Amino acid sequence: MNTTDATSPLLRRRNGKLITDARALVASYPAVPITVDCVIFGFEENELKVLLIRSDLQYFEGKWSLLGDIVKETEELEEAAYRILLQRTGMNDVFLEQVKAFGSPSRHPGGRVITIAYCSLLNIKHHELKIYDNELHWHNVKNLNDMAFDHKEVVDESYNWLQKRIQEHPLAFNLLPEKFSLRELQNLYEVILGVELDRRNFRKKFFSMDFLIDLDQYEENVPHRPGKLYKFNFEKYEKNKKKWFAIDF
Amino acid sequence: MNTTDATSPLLRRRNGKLITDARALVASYPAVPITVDCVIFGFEENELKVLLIRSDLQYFEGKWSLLGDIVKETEELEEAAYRILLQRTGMNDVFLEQVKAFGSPSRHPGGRVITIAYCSLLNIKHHELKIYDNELHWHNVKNLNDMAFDHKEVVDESYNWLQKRIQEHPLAFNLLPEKFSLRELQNLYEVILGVELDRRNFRKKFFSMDFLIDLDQYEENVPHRPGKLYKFNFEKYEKNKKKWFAIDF
DNA sequence: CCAAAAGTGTTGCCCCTACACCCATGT
DNA sequence: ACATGGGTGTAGGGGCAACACTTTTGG
Repeated sequence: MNTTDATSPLLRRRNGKLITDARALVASYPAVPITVDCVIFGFEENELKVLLIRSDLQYFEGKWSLLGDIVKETEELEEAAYRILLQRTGMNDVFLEQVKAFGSPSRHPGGRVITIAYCSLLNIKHHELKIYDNELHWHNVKNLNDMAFDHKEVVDESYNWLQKRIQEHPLAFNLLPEKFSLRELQNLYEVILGVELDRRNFRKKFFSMDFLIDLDQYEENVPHRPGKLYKFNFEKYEKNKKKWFAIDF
Repeated sequence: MNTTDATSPLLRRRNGKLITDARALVASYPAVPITVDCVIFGFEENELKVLLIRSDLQYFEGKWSLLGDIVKETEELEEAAYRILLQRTGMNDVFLEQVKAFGSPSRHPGGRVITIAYCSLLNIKHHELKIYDNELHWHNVKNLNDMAFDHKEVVDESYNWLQKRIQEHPLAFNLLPEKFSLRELQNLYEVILGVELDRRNFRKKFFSMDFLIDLDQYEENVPHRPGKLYKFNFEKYEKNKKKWFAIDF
């Protein structure tokens, strides 16, 4: 089978000739608007929440949308994501990582727009929202439907991504206050993973990892015996990161 | 998106106006050419290899480049990746998965081009290359340098991605012939992960997973006792996929 | 004193690791 | 016969799961 396709500039051999005018080549390419969408997760009242606004588009009237924006011409993708976070939450020191690119030709009613989804984790309490335009607020991840664009799919993939990542890396601490009780930590894992965990085993697990700093402080204003407060030792973790290996499927 | 008005009252709808002309909105956005780059891995002579061509650009004269192409206007991203694979290898039934988007404004000398990297795994022997334009051939992953664009970074990230994935999912079988010996399987894991594994434990591990079908056939033309041949039971694996859970970092 | 959640140990099991010898084939 | 890799079993240890009672605080 001859699969040569003379119309593909990058695949076609130029009879031994190299392309000298790279700028003209790129200018000849079809171009598409690129956005970044932020899936901003928070944890509050024992629920995993995601930050959404009402869509601006009449086409999606009443539907919820992720926070996103066009990537500026001279901007790194990640830079664009940080910009969106800063504009909406006033924060620039939050966890952020790329999840996936979504590029279905029909995902935007105004024509093709490709978006790169970023996942961000932050502590709702410590980051009061600055701007409430378009009914910006937190939604329980479990109760999402009727979202604009393909944003339901984006959230679902980001949630799957998160479930996997928090088992391999200490991301979960980004969702908690600096000082937290073991109960809060366990609730977080239980809610995100959708499982129930044994309290004693959970404690043993985390204490044996030895990345929790005992603050010798206790919860206050709780209607029961107060729990001890801890913080996560990021420095120690960074030094001792294990290179894990285990074939398991 | 106007996000500068920090004094907005709670839950205010932005001027109450919805955008009616989505097409005009999208047309007003800056646009960027989008490519897909395929990191095609193969396994041969006990080496993990990646399929590369010489760059067409004079700017990168002599440097090696991934196989990539512009995403066509009505094409899914994944569809573009499959098209590239088909053009170059004649194959359309290969493993393919998105790895990451790369969008640094300066990654292409001709102006901004954003690329989505896809990772593909195939068996070199069973897929003879059809087109050798631009010196298309297989390179040992260990000996890459001086690649065009940011392709070294793309390959590195894809390789990290692969190392992680083959420990969680049976991807490795895509790199082997349908019938393989346990030694070949072990070599593959050892090379990709860069570790040495105990032969007995490796066998126990895979036999206990019970996803290998014993073909009652043996290697031929080997200068030693021939090993048994197996194939992977994809159907059984799909049915029994485990939902793994283990906090571990 | 009651409610509610904190805190704490032990046991069994399974899986992983480490390790050495004989077997089948080609030359 | 020899060289080469194929094939096999066992013992010990570590980590995970299962499991119940006492303690501390607030109301």
